[in-house]
Amino acid sequence: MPKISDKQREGRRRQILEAALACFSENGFHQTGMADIVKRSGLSHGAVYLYFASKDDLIEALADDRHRREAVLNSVAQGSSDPIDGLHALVRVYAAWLTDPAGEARRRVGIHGWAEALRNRRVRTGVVEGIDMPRALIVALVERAQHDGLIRRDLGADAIARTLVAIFQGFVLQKCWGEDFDVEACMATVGSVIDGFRTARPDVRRRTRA
Amino acid sequence: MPKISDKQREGRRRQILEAALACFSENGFHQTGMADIVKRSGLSHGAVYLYFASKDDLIEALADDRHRREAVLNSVAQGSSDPIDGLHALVRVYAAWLTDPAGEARRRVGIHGWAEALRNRRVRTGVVEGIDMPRALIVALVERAQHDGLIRRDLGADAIARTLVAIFQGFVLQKCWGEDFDVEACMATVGSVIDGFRTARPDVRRRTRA
Amino acid sequence: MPKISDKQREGRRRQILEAALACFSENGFHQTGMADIVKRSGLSHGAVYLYFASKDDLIEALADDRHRREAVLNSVAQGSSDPIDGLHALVRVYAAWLTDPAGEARRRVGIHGWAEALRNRRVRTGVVEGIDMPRALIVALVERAQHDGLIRRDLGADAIARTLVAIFQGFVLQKCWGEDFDVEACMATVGSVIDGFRTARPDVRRRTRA
Amino acid sequence: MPKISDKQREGRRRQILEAALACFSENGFHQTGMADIVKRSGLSHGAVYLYFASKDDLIEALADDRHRREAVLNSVAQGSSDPIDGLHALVRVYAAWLTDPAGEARRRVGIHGWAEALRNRRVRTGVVEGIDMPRALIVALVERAQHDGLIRRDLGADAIARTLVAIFQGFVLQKCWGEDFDVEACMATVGSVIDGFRTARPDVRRRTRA
DNA sequence: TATGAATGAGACTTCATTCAT
DNA sequence: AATGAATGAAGTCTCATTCAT
Repeated sequence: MPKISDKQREGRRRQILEAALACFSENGFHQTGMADIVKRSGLSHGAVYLYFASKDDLIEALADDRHRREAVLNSVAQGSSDPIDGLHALVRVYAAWLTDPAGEARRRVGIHGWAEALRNRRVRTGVVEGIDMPRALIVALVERAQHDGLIRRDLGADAIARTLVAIFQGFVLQKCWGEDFDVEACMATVGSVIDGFRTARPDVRRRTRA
Repeated sequence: MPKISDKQREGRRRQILEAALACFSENGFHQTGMADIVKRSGLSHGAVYLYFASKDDLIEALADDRHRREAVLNSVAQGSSDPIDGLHALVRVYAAWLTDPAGEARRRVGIHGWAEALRNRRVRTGVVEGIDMPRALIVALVERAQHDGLIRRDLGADAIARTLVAIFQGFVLQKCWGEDFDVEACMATVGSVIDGFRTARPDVRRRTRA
Repeated sequence: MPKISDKQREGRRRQILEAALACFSENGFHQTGMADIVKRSGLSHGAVYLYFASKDDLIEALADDRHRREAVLNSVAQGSSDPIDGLHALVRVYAAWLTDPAGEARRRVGIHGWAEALRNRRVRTGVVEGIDMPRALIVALVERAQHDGLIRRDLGADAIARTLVAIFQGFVLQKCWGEDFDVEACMATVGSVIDGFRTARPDVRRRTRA
Repeated sequence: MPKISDKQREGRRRQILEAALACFSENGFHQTGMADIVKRSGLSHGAVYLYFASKDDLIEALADDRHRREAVLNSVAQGSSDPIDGLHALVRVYAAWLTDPAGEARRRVGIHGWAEALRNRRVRTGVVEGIDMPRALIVALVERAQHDGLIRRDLGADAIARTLVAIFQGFVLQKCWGEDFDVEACMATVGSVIDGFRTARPDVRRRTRA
């Protein structure tokens, strides 16, 4: 087989990454053997190592999948002019991601990545960067809102951002463990949390998330 | 075979658990070898297996971290009569737990446990139960507050509880990864979130977090 | 099995080293698998790694077996007062070592070590040190002889030593390859080489190798 | 499939052999991968296998180093009429070969071949034949010298030949390992060794090494 | 009770060789 | 003739657990 096209190469990579994603999602990084991934990918041991230098390489490639996050944020970047609407939009986007059944494996692998981030610097960097992205977006929105007098100024924009991010992290955990996580209700609560950050004005309540 | 006293027995157990906690905290469950724990505990392989049937046994004993729940709940059991004060008290207790440097290892192991919970039913049960306890407490407080007209009735008590729990889960993650997690500011935000759940009344702002 | 005695420990080590010696002798370092050594030693994989950290460790332990050399030299250290007799004694000792059928494996492994020394610094150090020992002895003898006027002063003592050492290295090679290496005849020649280094005196011939 | 000329074919072969020589010289036969050779040769895996059936084929082609023998023998073929002069000439030729920096890789690969000869019959045959050639030449010279009364008759011609060959084998080893091998001094010693084989005559000293 | 040497299945990875293109 | 992606057996090494002492 002579030189493969970039497209084919990328296809193989994806094939392996998908197999790894499925395996890691089910058993975690360290309880998954390369043999599992090899079998699931339908390729041979050697072929897998042709595309990824090591199991760690595979872990890092998956733990830090920036792609998803970028996609998510891009869909919000074109957001509404009102910063608070922007926050609500962000919540909707994440809610959709949280609900998507196809993303279950990714969410589970994400959690494994959170643990792995504690002892693997490369993974941690990826994870933290992945979280800094939405955090920065939220900070920007909040600061704009504060500047416009829409959000209380006695709360740090960064703390608000971290809190919102934390909520989603916790939701991912609860959703992945539990069978009875009511996404709808929780999202309504998050909307209310956002509105709770507003400055106290008579017209506040009118805006409460549709 | 001189039988040892229950007290000694319990001491040995703790000795092993502490060693395991330290190891797991540093390297995760599956990257820690029994040999590491044995060495750190100062005992022998045989001795460790005398107290714990297997490595999984050890993992389960630690992942399901009864300590935190009990400490937290005990501290709040003496709760104030006002349910919203109760919520704020809960936040303070968690904030203290989150800040305690001695609890760092426990927090880290907790995160590893969250990942492990995805594939180990026993661990998951422990983790979920550990979370259901404060959640139930919050639900009770919120329902009482809603009954008293202090908290909006259009939000589910369970969703509120899950949201508050999620916030703390996310904070644990962010604190354990990051060097620049500002606990104070974030706690202020959580207080504000709780107040945001209040019914809209002119006197709301007065109550904001002690 | 509680703590093993030093004697037993040493026995196990020897057991493994002997198995390794046999395997390496037959197939060389890199064509011998740990499985071969494990099987031949009668122990388990794990047990072998309990005594040697790695295959390289094993290679180094064998490639540089200083013991043998020391033993050889000790038997000559108590040598005759006449330095030239000392050289002849050395030749006899090496001749005996070269002939000893029990040493065949060692000689073969030695040759593998010579090749390995080209790319493994640790092995090289061991090999070179092992050769420096007899070389230094020869240099000492030759210098004494030169001082006493028994050996020509126009030849470097070091060059003479290297030449004699080289002869033995070459003999080991030829003996291990060939089926028709006549040790006796070659040793007689070496004796004559030594005598050839003498100063030209009428009585020279009388001394020729007992 | 455009057939290529024999010239091109031979060029390719040499290209591969040179790459292999460099690799083997650095890392030995078994620590060198085909991939190393392929990369160094600038060709592809397939191409290499078009010229050599296997890695062993390559090893055999190099271990059995015909070059040296031929070069050496050709240089001496024009030998002087005096057999002892012939021996000295031989020494000079080998000394030159030993000193030639361009031959370093060949010498190193030669040593690897000596080890390989212990377990690979084909390689052994090549190596032994390679040594038998100069040995036979020396035997012929010595026998002629003995017949002419120039060399002592109590020493076997074959033993003398083996001894001289051994010296050079040892020198190759010592040179390849060491940084401080004094070729000049050692060669002087070899010359003296040859002269030491002479029959005892008053004029011996006059002849010492041209 | 306690020890720690021993086990052996299984982990990750490499690499000589092939063959579709 | 030439390519290089793919194969898969085999390599080295680890580690949870056991059991003779």
